[in-house]
Amino acid sequence: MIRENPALLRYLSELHLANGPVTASDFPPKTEIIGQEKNVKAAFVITSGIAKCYLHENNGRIFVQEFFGPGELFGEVELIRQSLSFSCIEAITHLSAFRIGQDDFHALLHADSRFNTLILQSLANKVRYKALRHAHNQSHPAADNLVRLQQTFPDLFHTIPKQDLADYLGITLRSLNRILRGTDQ
Amino acid sequence: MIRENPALLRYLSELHLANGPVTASDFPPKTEIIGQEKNVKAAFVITSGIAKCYLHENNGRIFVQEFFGPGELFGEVELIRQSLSFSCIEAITHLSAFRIGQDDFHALLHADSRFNTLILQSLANKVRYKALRHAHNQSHPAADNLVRLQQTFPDLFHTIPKQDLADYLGITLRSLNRILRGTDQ
DNA sequence: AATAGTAAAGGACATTTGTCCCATTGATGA
DNA sequence: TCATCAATGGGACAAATGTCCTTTACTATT
Repeated sequence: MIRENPALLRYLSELHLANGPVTASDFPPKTEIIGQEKNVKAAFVITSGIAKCYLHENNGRIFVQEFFGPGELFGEVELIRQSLSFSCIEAITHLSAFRIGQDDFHALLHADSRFNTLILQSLANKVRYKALRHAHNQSHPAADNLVRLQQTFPDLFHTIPKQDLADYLGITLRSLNRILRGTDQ
Repeated sequence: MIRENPALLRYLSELHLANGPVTASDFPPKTEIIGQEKNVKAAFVITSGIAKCYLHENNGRIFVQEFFGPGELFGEVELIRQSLSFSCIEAITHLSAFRIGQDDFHALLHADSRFNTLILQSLANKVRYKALRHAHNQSHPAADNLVRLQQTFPDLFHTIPKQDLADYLGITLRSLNRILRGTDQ
């Protein structure tokens, strides 16, 4: 599913208009915005476009955690943990995002209680959603998972490459094609 | 892996000793401490014992998210989201835990900046760990996942029932037995 | 036009995992 | 002691998925 967070996007827009510590940035398709095992210097909130969040596994496989849409936040986990990134973020379409530098992010967390609450809620939502998605993915055949994904995003096949979809479902491209052939999409 | 959080456990112990809004509670094995789709009235931090956190899927399957050990926090996602529980928590061994009521939890979040930081870190850790685990689980054969689990908890088979291990790995009990037979454990 | 690169589709076969069943063991209560 | 139930172990076959390889189509570049 494309993850979104309208409440956070609204608040960041307010901060930006009020000359808060928020800058607008742009990325062309396929830009790697955060690389795996790298230092993270800022958090981002998407204003438009779609990105993928994925992990390289040690056996060469790639697993897509989520597709991120407007309002989705990334980089915050690394800033809070003060650790290297554990995943890659890459633009799929053209991407616009608000950027909050490391120090500003921590300052907001401590000084701005509304921001603090929005981040807590964003993290809690991520924990919950990851739990539901992992459980569903492991407990159902890939065909069911694909149907579920497509219900939340009908325009799937025109926006997201097949290889990315397969990596999201945790199957090979060959298996994805087999499923699509069976259900004749 | 058994999830733990020593820093949080330490701080909760301090709060408890200082007569903070923290009470000690005990549960015998197999107690369902939080049920799926129920109201959650408090958060808990385990002081001793092991619990499982799992989800019922609509097709009857069960998926174990994690095994929780000392210091691990649960119930906080529901309190922050102000929503019904999405998972079950059940004691495997005898379990002792600190309990923080809903109102006290929110009061601490706002008034106690150290508590706030510990919760942020706990959530960030959960997001990260779920990402790594999901990616590993989907990208490797079940046998590898089992080996990995056993490395972090050698006493696995004497503490956790096989059915729970299978539900954690996302495979059937039959498949787990097949793997164990192959590697002759 | 020729070439290279990338996404996509699918055949053939191997491997992994699930399903259905039944047997064994150990604990517990009648 | 006997009956019962839960946990465990595994045979036989079906279904799902991976691996390897080939083909086609489209795009971009020279």
